[in-house]
Order: sequence, then C-alpha cells, then structure tokens
Amino acid sequence: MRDTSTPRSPKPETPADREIRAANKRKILKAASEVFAAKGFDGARIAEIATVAELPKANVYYYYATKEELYSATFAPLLEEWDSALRILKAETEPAVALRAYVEAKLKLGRKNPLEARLFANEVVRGGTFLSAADRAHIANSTAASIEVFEAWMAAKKIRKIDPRHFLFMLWAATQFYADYEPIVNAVLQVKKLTAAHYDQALESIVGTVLGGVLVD
Amino acid sequence: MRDTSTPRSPKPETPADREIRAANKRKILKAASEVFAAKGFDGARIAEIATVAELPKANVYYYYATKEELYSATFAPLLEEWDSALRILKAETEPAVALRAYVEAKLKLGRKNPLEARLFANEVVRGGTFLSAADRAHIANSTAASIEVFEAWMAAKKIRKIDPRHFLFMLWAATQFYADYEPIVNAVLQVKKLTAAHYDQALESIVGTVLGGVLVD
DNA sequence: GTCTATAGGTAGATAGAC
DNA sequence: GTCTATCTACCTATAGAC
Repeated sequence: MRDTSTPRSPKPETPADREIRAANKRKILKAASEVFAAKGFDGARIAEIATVAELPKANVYYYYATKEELYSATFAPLLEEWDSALRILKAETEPAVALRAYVEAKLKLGRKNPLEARLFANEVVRGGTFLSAADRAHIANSTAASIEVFEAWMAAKKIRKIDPRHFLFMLWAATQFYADYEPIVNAVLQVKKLTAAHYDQALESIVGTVLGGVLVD
Repeated sequence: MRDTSTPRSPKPETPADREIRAANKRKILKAASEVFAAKGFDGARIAEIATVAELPKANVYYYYATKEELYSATFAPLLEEWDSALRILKAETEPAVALRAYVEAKLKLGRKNPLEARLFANEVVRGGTFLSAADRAHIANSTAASIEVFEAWMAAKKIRKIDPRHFLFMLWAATQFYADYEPIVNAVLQVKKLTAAHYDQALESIVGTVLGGVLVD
C-alpha cells in the first residue's frame, strides 16, 4: 500500500509489457479489419475476430473495452493510406502525370487489401455513424488539399474549368469501385479474380477517359 | 376429405385472399428494403421491419419463411430499375445524348431512393453471397447489352477506342457514389443534404469529363 | 497479462389460440 | 389469415481463478 514507485510494486509498465501490448493490439486490429470488412459491424463476431487473431475472446476485451471501440479503431490506418495516395496530387506536377499516378496508387491500395478497403464502404453505406469527429476532420483536410490542387491547375489553364469537388468524387468512385464492387466486376469480366492485367486495363480506361474524354473530335 | 374442388372446401384461395396477400407482401418488402439498406443484413431486425410495415412480427414470417428469403426478395425491384436506366443506352442514339440521359437517370434513381440504392452496395460489399443465380444473370444480361452499344459506337467512330466494360464500371461508379457515399459527399460539400442544384453539378461534371476529358488541348 | 465459465440480454423462429 | 406468447440459440461483456 506504500511503495507504488518501486520497480517491483503493483505493475509499473515495463518495456516488455509495452511491446506485448503493442503486438497484441496490432494483431487484434488486423483481425478486426478483416472480419468487420467481410461481415459489417453487426455481422462481425468478437469470437471470430479472436480466432483470426489467435487469441482467446476475453483477451480482445482486455485491449478493447467494447465492440464499438474496436470497430472505430480500424478506420485510422485506412484513412492514412488514402491520405498518402491523395498527397500524390501536387500542383507542381503536370495533371496528366499526377492523375495517372494517383489512380494507379488508389487501384493498388484496393487490390492489395480489398477487405480493408471495403471496411469504409461498409461503414459509409450504413450512414457513417461510427466515423469520429477526428475521422471526418481527416477526410475534410485531405480532400480540401486536393481540391486546391485542382483549382491551381485550372488557374494555370492546365485543366478545363470543372467543379473540383465533383471531379474528386469521380476519381474516388472510379477507383474504389474495383474494391467495393469486386463481385460485380468479376461477374461482368467473367473471371474469378482480377489479375494485374485487369488492373492495367482499369488504369488505362480511367486515365484515358478522365484526361481526354471519350468523344472523337 | 372428398370435395376439395368445391368453393367452400378447406381454403381454395379466393380473389380477396390473393389481394390481401399481394398487398401485405408489398408492404413487407418495402419496409424490408428500407431496414436492410440502413442496417445491413445482420444489423436489420425482423421486429423493426414488422414495425415499419405496421404488422406483427409473426405476420412477416407468415409471408417470408426466413430472414434470408426476405432479404433476397428485396433485390429484384432494384435491379429492374437499373435495367430501365441502362436501356437508355441505345446504339442509334448519339453518345453525347445517350450518356447524358443515362447519367441523369441513374443519379435520379439514387436521389429518389438512396436507401434502396444502398441495399445493393451493402450486399456487394459483403461479397454478394445472397445474390441469386437469377440476379447475376440479370446483371450479366443488361451489362452485356450496354457493352454492345459502346462497341457499336466505337465501330461507328463515334467514341474513342476504350475497354467498354471498364467504361461501364466508371459510369456506374460515378453515379452510384452519390447514393453509396452520401455521408462523405455531404461532408466534403459541407451540406446536410444534397439539393437539386448539387445533382445538376454532379451531372455536368460527370458528363463533361466523360465526354471531353479534363485536359486543355 | 491470460483465459474459462457464465451472466444477461436479445433475436430468429414457432406453437397455437382466435 | 392474424397475432400473442414463448422457445431456443447465440452473442456481448464480465467475474474471477491462474
């Protein structure tokens, strides 16, 4: 009851403890991303997340007090990735180069981890009620930056006058489609799984259309 | 045990019965669309669907034996609507006219009933496991028809050579985005709800970009 | 920090009176 | 064809031993 400051007193967190914590949290978060993405919030079972993470269920609750808390925690890494893709859009870069690089990066993100990419779709389709104020601020900030880039390009007469926000929506939608609507894409293309060649075709189609339109002059 | 053919024997369905059945099924299906769209399959509660339909829960089970059966039944009307929009794309119509009309129709569908439009997104994001063979065939058929239209336009040198399937994805994605990602659209545009003017801007942005691209010549 | 056992609550589905 | 009462199963969350 007295020496709470000595090393061997009731639990002053050791470096080893901290490492275990971090590693477990990472394992749980990764498992949660997969399960929530595949099943949605209500469809996901904490027991399944625990199984995927190779931990007992109670251990999950030890690190995340509630299902909601764990769910909310899965968004941050995803937003971070999208952010890094958006930073490709820079006013100094030529539109044709920057737009191609952005679309390519975004398609790659969806391909690398389609389940994680769907996490967000799942949440937004439900109305986005679990997106925190920080998440919303994050989105508002990164999109605002990209919108400014589009405006700079317009001011420099490098791209036509167009509503930059709706233009961003279009890029977002076109790339996200290959992750969110994967079953439909597969059905229409009549394949079981998309190959690198399919993603190349998608890239060329999107970039070609966005840059030059489809009409013959 | 003998006269099963006479009118007053054990339950030969009367016209009145049939009407009641049809009306109740319609009410239940409409309520189910709304609730499944907002909450997803697992999040939706039969009790809530019953409340929205203004019927007791057991009555829902009288018409639909399981939750899955009711869920699957909600897709057909939606696919029918999308189908009618796709039929706007006709080889005889000029691309500029047909594409604008299609995008406008698709945006309107999403605006008229965003919840219903999200039903499909919800299901597809989950992997589309509840889409019946008939649903898939339906999608394959309507998309195949539109793809042929694009090919006809290419053959007639009316549009540039482009992969018609990926082009269709792009149109689908760009229009669907305003329904599926509504919370994000609202956040970026800093409004609570989209107005007719916003949909007009979306229409012009999408059509302008698709037809002419964004690059200044 | 780990994990078994279980409490507490809720949802899908059904029995059976009307 | 309608609807109340209820069964059964399962899931989140926690208590408490180790």
